[in-house]
Amino acid sequence: MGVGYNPPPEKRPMGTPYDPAAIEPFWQEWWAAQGYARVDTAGPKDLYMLMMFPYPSGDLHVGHGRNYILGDCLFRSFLMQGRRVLNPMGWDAFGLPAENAAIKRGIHPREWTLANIARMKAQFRRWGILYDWDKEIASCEPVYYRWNQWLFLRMLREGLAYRGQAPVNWCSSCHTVLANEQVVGGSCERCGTPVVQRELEQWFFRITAYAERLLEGLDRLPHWPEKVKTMQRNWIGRSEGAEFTMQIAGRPNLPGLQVFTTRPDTAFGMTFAVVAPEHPLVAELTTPEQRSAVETFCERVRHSTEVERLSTEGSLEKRGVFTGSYAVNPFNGRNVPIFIADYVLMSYGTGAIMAVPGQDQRDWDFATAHGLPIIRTVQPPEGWEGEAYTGDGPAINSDWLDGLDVATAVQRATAWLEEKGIGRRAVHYRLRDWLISRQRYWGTPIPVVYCERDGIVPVPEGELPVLLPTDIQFAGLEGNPLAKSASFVAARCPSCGGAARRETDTMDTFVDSSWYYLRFVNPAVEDRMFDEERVRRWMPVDLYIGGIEHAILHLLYARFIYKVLSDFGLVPGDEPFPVLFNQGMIVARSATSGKLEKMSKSKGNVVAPDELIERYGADTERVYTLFMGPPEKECEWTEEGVAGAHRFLQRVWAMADAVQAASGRAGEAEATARLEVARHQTVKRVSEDLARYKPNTAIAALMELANSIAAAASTASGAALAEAYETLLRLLHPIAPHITEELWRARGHESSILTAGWPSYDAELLARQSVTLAVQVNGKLRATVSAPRGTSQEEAVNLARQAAARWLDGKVVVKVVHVPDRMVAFVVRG
RNA sequence: GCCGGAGUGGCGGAACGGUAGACGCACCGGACUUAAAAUCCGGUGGGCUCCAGCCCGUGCGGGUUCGAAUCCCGCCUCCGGCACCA
Repeated sequence: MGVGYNPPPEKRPMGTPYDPAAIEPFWQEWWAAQGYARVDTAGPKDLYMLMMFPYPSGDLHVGHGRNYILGDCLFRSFLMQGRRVLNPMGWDAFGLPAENAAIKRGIHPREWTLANIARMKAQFRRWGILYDWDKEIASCEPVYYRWNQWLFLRMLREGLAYRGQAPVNWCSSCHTVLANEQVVGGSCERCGTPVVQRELEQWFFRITAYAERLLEGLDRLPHWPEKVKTMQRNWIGRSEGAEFTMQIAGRPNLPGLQVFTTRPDTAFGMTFAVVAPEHPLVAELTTPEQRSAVETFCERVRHSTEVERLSTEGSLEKRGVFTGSYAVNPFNGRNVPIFIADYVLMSYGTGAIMAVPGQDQRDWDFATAHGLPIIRTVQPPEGWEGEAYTGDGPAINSDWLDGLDVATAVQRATAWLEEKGIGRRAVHYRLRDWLISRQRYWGTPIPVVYCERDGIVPVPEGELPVLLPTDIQFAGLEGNPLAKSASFVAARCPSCGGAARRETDTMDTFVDSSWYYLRFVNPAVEDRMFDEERVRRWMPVDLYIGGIEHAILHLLYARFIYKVLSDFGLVPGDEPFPVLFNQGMIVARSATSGKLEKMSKSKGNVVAPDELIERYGADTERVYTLFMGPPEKECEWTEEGVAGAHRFLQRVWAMADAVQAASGRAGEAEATARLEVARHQTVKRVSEDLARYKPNTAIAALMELANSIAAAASTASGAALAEAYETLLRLLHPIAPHITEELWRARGHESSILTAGWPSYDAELLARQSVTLAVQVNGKLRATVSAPRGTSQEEAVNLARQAAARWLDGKVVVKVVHVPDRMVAFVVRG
């Protein structure tokens, strides 16, 4: 026994009621004192499991519990199976809410964050969740964020971080720019404010350089949900095609217009070309007669929001204007008018397209709206009544491509462009570089200074970390408080020693979470980003559990940074999380809409764990959370369900007395044997169900065992009852840890049930049991017969013949199917 | 529009192509109780019949198979993601 061991009463008096409040805190303290979750990462690796580290918002509801309860259930079962498991927890501690709280209530973000961490830690403990707290990390600590800065500098050196001018997403409510991934439907992911485009100079990570590898890596992740992989594939958005340059008619001095298309086969059908309003050639292409129309149009586009620009009305109208210039289609030498239209985006491809209305609906719409000709270059199928035709078919109106199918024509056209030296095969991605600058205080300072003489100068590694200043006033402030801290902004140029201005932007907090899992193996390490030697042994994470909301954001960034670190030679392999499990949301009926929705205060459907634990205990919450449905599915929280879970635990509790009372009884042989079989079967089922992440069916099996024990309480032998009951307790422990510890102790065991080992089952005993065979006649179930497992076909068919005699008499049996130990099927005629 | 996922009793949900509805909730009946709650025991897909049985049932329509909730084709509905990406 460890230090501080404080034993519970040796034996509960008979009939003691189940009072979770009286037992749960004791065990929580005891587990912590015993350090069951502690693992020495200096030793060899066995298993590394991880739940996505949370943002310490402070408010936890039962919906949040799902992730952690599932993780703890698996963790405890691993421990009982004798595995050495690294199961750490930390805090994604930088972020906007802390700063907003500071502005609103005058508390420093750090204080607010640390208080929330303390609250959440206490909540985990009340849930009976075990972590190796020796490994705890918080991303807001200099010892952590210093390495964000180090990573940034290293990436800057390798050309993977850069400062660039680009139209970026600006949220006027959060007063900061956002990454593309943080804009949902044209609005800020966090606050819902419509995002506006601003042309700003910002810091980027060159994630696009890894687009192909991020895509390819997905194929090597068989244990990721298909859904997440699909979402990432769509987000990266690879498209293959060709790029080529068109001369501008009568303007030999101009560089030519470069376009990207996935359908070079349709080039003979080009009837116009389109450039984006932001295209650098716009001014050159615009003829004097068209100047005022073009300027008016571009001005209008500049002032429209993302939402307006992408609105459906726009897509019907196809807003655009003629430049006055013509491009020469290299395929047939014809001149086509060049338009400016807002349906072409500067940020994709070359910002210019060849328009083929016959094969592209957007071009069709534009052509129709502007009275431009339409030439089909792929023969649509007979009876085609649609507009643009995008399917396969023989090429027409295309000179030397005529008659070829699309794939072949694409090949041929691309080859032709390459031969002529006017174009080449090209791949473009939808993925944009990751904008990491944020104009906020509570994040990692970007470690550069701006010097009048030397320009952008990185802070030398030896001067890291660039610390967040603490003397900051938040109240009544708008914008980035760092920019208003004179002492922070004033810096010396590391290069020339002259006066310089410090960068005041901080990093997107997704930088923090893209590598935190590497730090857990040795969180104290100070002179390196992480302990490479241990990381080499403990990575990858064998099981990563978290919500689907991070399908793109966190999981894409983390994969990217891991590949970068892999290229730096710092981590093994190139995928950090080979196994991913996404738990579903817990929803509840909203008080305002009446619909099932995610729990939130504004919807009045939040169930607070504290009240629930007070009333029923943490074990009840755990049982219900794990029982309500398969963990990957969305499930509805209901009060009745909670009561049912509690009833089950109460039954298990009350059963202790009956089992005790039967001690020493010889019992009836048949009832005893039946109970034994039930016990072995349950061990098998629960072990298998937990292994495939199905605690819901594992609990169903445990309920059945409890029912079997209750049914045999006055008939089976005392020894068999005790064995069955203790097995029930051990199998139930990962699900309901407190009650099982208490009952285990009450049965006289001195050490924790966590150390009692995982029960095993006798496969041979189960194999000896008789099975029920279904008897079908012409596919309909007509009888069942009981037979020993492994009964021969001949014998099984004989038994089945007798049982189904009624349906076989006077008929001719044409065919007999026998599935061993399952069923016999007769096919009859007449 | 494109890409995923899902449609099973009154409800949450179980079912390697082989007894559909495990387990739980809710409901009904019974026991205990002066009574109620709690607890315990039993019942519970629909229909026809009745104590044996029969028919119909997994969103809809087809198909494969001795046999389909499960596999294939075509629809419908819901949920999620992406959406003028050339």
